[in-house]
Amino acid sequence: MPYSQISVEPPCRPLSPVALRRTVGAERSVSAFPAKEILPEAQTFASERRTVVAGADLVSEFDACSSLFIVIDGWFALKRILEDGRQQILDFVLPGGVIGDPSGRTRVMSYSVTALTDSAVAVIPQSRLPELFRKSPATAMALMQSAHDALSHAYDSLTDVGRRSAREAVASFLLRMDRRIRNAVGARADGSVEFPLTQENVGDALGLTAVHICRTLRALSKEGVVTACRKGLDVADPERLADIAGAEPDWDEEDAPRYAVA
Amino acid sequence: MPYSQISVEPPCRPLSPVALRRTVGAERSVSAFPAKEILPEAQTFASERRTVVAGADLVSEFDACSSLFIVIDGWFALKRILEDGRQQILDFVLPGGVIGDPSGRTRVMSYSVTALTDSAVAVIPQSRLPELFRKSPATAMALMQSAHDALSHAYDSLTDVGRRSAREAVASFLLRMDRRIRNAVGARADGSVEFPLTQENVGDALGLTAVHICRTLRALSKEGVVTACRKGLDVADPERLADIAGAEPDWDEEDAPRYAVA
DNA sequence: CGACTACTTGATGAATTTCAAGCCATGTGG
DNA sequence: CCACATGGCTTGAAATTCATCAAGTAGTCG
Repeated sequence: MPYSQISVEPPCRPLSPVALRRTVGAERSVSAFPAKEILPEAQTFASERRTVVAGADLVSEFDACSSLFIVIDGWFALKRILEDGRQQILDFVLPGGVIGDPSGRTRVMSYSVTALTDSAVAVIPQSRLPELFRKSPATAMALMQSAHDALSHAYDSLTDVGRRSAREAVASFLLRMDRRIRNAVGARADGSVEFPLTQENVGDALGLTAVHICRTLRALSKEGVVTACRKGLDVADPERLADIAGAEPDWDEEDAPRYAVA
Repeated sequence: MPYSQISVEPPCRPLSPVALRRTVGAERSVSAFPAKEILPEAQTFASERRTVVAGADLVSEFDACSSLFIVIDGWFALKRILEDGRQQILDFVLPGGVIGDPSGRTRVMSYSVTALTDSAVAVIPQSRLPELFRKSPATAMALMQSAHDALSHAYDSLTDVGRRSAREAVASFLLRMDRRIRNAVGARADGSVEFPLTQENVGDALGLTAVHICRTLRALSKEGVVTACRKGLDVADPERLADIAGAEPDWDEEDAPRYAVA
């Protein structure tokens, strides 16, 4: 049963039929064509391989950039920084992911690309894109799909940030990341996945403060739903996490919904 | 001087050099290749023309969709609806814009596409995409650029929703929309542009309530910066609007920063 | 004229930020 | 091997932004 019927009351607006179906936890946003499969093909067109140490920028906002990058190893964050220091992470890029504009326009970057871990990328000059499109339509198609996946991630984030509470947003975010990480690099022996993000990173992705991420994460882990720190991400109760992400008004645990003192 | 140096104090985190430059009001996100130019070319591959009345869905979330649409006339909103009725508008599509997945995967839609005005679209079956790509590389390129523009819009919105206050977000949003509308359909005789969005639409795009949009809009119009209602959008003071969007700590008007009584 | 939709305004309260402090692990140089 | 710095995490209390609830106005359309 892909989308079970759930009936809830509409506190804000009348519900359209579609609103009654599940919006979180479904497999809609998963790439049917894992980005990592384009690696071997596309690397044929790479001009060089570049390594980036954790914390360094591969490209900075306002730089002109005439390359496309394919992540071989490591994690990146695309982020925008406001004048007063606030920052918004637009997306994370995992191994196999693509960075840059595959439509081939050399343009000023509207975000910086920061390595979260020591990383390596293949560099494809945009000048070789026409050739790539001619010689390997499959790769071209993969690039377009990867661009469309990026759009899906952005829409997912926008929904989390705009219309979900902190608790819901964190749950939804961890669920999405868990899926993406499994797709990109697979799970570890104990079932958990690598997760090199700090609480500040998560906050910057969700438009929340690191302090509030901490409290929310603490609550979720105390309920035995999920644990997430730089050691790794471990979704103990996927069903319940999806429930929370969807919007879960009532509780079957003993804890109160507020952040109780230990 | 494309990006003037501005010095402000860092209330949250130390500033990187890039953070000192302007992030709002720059022309970065404007398509160098206005989407409306792809219309004549692409329509050659259309199988039909479809009209949609205001309020109706062109496609609904969870529908399978095997077409690409090019908007001939009218406005659309891409939106996601949560189980309890909350909704998030992901993007608006103006005349000349493209709706659907140009990578050609027939997939379940992850959002609905609602007409905000009486509208008309050209329908291109995804089955004809391979042919289109072969016969008209220019159109294919335009489709990809339009996809990339959509990503830019999503990233802009994400930054507004995640890291800007309501006041800043509304200012930034109106600035962006003004640019997009001028590009897509041009300005009216008096310098204003058409703007068929309700305050609820704006709220759903920015993750705020219609009530709060009302107050914010009211404040901005009382300051003589901008007026926006369904009659039209009129940016009276673009510079100041950009300042507000960027983050503007102090005031040169007599009004207090709170919503003063009339 | 009544119904409807979009907009307006005020009062109250809740979710989240901000400020402040402290903890724990890890690394590093004397 | 200790002293000390650093980065990431944790917790509390106060302040603020924004949502919610409630009511009312103006314009439009039948």
